[in-house]
Amino acid sequence: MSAIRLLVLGAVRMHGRAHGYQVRNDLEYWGAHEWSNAKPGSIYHALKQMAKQGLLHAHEIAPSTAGGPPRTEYELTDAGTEEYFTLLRDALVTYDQRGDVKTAALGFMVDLPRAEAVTLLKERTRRIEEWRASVVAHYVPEDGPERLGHIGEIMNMWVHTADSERDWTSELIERLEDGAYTFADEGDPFIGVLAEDEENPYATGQSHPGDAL
Amino acid sequence: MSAIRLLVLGAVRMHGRAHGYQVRNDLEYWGAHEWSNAKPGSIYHALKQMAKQGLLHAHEIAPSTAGGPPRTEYELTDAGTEEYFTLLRDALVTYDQRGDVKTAALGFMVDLPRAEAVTLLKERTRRIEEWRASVVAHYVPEDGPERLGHIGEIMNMWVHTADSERDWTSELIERLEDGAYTFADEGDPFIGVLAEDEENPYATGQSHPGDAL
DNA sequence: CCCTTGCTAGTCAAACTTGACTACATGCTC
DNA sequence: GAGCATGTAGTCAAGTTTGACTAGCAAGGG
Repeated sequence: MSAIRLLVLGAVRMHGRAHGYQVRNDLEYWGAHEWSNAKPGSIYHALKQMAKQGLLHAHEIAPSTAGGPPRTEYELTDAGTEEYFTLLRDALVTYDQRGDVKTAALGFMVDLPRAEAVTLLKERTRRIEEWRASVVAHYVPEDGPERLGHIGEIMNMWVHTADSERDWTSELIERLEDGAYTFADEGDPFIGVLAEDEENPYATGQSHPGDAL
Repeated sequence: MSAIRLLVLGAVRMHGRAHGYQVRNDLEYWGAHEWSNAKPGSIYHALKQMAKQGLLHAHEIAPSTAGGPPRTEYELTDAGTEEYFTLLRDALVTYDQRGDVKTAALGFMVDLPRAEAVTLLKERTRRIEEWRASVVAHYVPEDGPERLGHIGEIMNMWVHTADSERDWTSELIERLEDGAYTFADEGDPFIGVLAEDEENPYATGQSHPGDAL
């Protein structure tokens, strides 16, 4: 699964109530069109689909205040909130070597209580190690790794990647245990969306980090 | 883009001529259904699509020799061979943080002359560094990184990932420069497909590395 | 006053992906 | 020798993703 549902739910949730263009703008502000599949079509599709599935409630709204076609505003239902946290927990715990889900999850992790975030990240490191062990166990033939030829480089790369990510995750856990950042159970959250009238400093047309991801 | 076209072209090319089920079996042998989107539907779709686009030539063939419906055999056209090498070179050079394309490219890199593979990988490290620099430049605001709150962890992770991958790529380049493996210009290639009557040691039903990727 | 540019908000067709399903043949068991 | 699992080869509908496109309105220039 891609990160699109998590991103869209997270963006709508930050606003309380948001229309598609607002979500699209937030995701652009986050650079998400660069490091995930957050293109307009995917965003609007996800909104409609999740509305159909009862995760979002759609309010039909009069013509926009600023030109363009009429717009629909969305709001998370209870089921939507539940789905959001399910996706978020899952994204924090799962090792899947695809950057988008993990990146989105980092952006939203402060929606959880600090202790839970730490627990999930520890589980993540455990799973990375488990995965690493299974690569080593399965893909090294009995008669020695030479038998694999250059294919052995693939396992080599996987192991290297897994180790790097485990190390980084461990360091993050340490920072969190030392009290870094403000979590859901600790007061004023960090604001990561654009206000209704705020200009987007990363408006389309320039290149950002994440380019060529 | 996903790795499916590269994988399918590479598999057909190794056989010279292959039908869909054979390709599907090879990809399973490589574990590709675990670390990429190489599911039956995608494979057959890619074959048909690339045949329509003139990258593959489709031979209509009589009923199979071993039960099941009649099958179609495919062969790379000149355009298909060109496309294969374009995709391969591109995959070796591009830093995109998605494991599947890179993994496929490693598996096929020996189809190039050694010197070219090394050159492409060096370009890869250059691009990784370039990307890293752009992340640092764009996402650290003037008034210090603290302003980013926990969002700064995302840049932190990207930089960490990029560094890890650059290091690994450099080590690979060294191994290749020391003469590791056998490349296209150096005689007998490593055989990575199943022969017509060979059994698949990784037949479906067991778990392999790449599980839960 | 007209015309281009740009922003707002979204739609659409085409391509791709997923997972379940079909149909035929062989071998094995009871 | 009837049924049943297994292997062969592939299809299909539903869902997702992509990139290009539409259409309304406002601001500004000449």
